Amino acid sequence: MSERTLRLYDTMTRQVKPLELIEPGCLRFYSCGPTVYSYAHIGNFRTFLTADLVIRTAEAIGWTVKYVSNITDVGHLTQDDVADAGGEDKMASALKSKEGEQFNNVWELAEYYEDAFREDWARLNLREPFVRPRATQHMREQIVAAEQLIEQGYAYETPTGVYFSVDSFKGYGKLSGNTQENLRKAVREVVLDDNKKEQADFALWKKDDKHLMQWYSPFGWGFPGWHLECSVMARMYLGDTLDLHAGGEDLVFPHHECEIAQSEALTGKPFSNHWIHTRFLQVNGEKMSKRTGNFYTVRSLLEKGADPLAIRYALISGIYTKPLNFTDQGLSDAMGNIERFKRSDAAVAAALENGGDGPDTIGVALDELYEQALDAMTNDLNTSVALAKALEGTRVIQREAESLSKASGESGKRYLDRINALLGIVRPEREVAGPAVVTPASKVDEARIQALIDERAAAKKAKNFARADEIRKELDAEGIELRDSPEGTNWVVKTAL
RNA sequence: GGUGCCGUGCCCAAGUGGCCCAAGGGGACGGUCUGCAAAACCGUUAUUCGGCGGUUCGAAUCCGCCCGGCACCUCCA
Repeated sequence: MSERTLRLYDTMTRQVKPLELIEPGCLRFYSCGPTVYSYAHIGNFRTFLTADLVIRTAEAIGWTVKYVSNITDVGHLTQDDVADAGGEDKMASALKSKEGEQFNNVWELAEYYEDAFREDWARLNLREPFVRPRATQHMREQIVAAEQLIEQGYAYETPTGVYFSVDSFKGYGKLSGNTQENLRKAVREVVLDDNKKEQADFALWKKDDKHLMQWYSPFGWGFPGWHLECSVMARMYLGDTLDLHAGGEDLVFPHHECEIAQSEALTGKPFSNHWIHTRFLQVNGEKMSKRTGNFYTVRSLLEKGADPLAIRYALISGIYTKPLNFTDQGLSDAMGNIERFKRSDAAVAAALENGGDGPDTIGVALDELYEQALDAMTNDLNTSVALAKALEGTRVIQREAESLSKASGESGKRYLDRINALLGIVRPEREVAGPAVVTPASKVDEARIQALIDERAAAKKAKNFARADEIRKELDAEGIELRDSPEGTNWVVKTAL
């Protein structure tokens, strides 16, 4: 298995190619994180899940992963066509919105949404980065980088800020195809800013002594440009050249293009040897937006009764290089599949506890399926095939669920453990701290349900099936489904999904 | 105008030159099991891959044109 490699589509060369590591066996990986001005939505999480699957697959083939994902808490502006002339910071804008009224200042707002983000992250079984740097904690490094770029002739200062001169870096446009030449041909009307030499020049530092978040620099009070943080933090924690850099498809241009320009101008070395970008998530066939009411966050789905693992499953059910359509039906399908993994997990646990001495009848088949799933993942993260193989394994287990030997139970456990490590869909991996989200399940009266179940059991024993069915029907109307088994009656909260 | 992507069964979605008369999930239908229900398991459900032409011994996969959809071109994951 150490012979395996991880093949991924590279945005720069536009082909699928193996990840080549600078340091054998150690993947240096940077993934752009969220701007914490609101709750992250499920589209954000599709991108973060792509990074998570890279990490899991890399670990499964025996690599260690140095993974860094940042928190953007300053400098990301709302409208960049006028940004360099004075667009508003996303954080400041959020503070003024209705949701922002509960916060005393932008710092509190950032902290609140960062905490919420970390909770959602943990609920979806995403691997933790070894460091999650914040832009605001790396001011010094960003200021130094801007100064160095000026010294080296790649940037210049004006009365409004420090700008990177796109013409000074000949590789500009190599990632996105948006070379200066192509940009000049764009028909789009842009607001000209007399403070810059070229329209495409982007800000490394914005001078602004009225800004809600400002720092002192040799250029005066102000704040750093959005692109600079990633260049600086990636270099600081992972070195001059990364093995892999990831993000959403919208980041190809301008964000990553600008990162490349800054970093390579600064170091004279390639910034990243491989680039992956996750295509956008559509919701019910449309672009997700607050306006059309199809804007889903992790917590809004939990409140509707979704299992966080099902959200994860639905978001990784399609391959990251293609747009994925997230639908209510898809989430509901995912709920059913997650149930299958959980039932298999329970069957295996039962076999380990009470299984007989018979031979292991499923180990060979399960090992084969795991290998196929891993192969699929190493082939450009083919999650659709990997999930198909993973599900086949549950069928192998369920087929013999009533009669699994202890030895089979051990094989089953090993299989589910490995599938969970690879795909993260069998069980929650971490306790989630923080305020509980109110779900349908947290609102039911458990004692009353148990009383009705007991009554029904008595009725069944007395062959009073009419009363037993009545109770089933009554609870069903309240959204509670009863499930009889040899061990007794369980219940689950039915969801509206 | 520039750059890139996609169109596979009722729905979601793999497959990108022969192993494909096309995975897997959902749905539907039939069966086993069950007081009922659920779950589980078994079986059936695309001679066909947006349309038309072409290349090839061979095409869902390559090429051309057309139709339809999407993304980016300084808000966005």
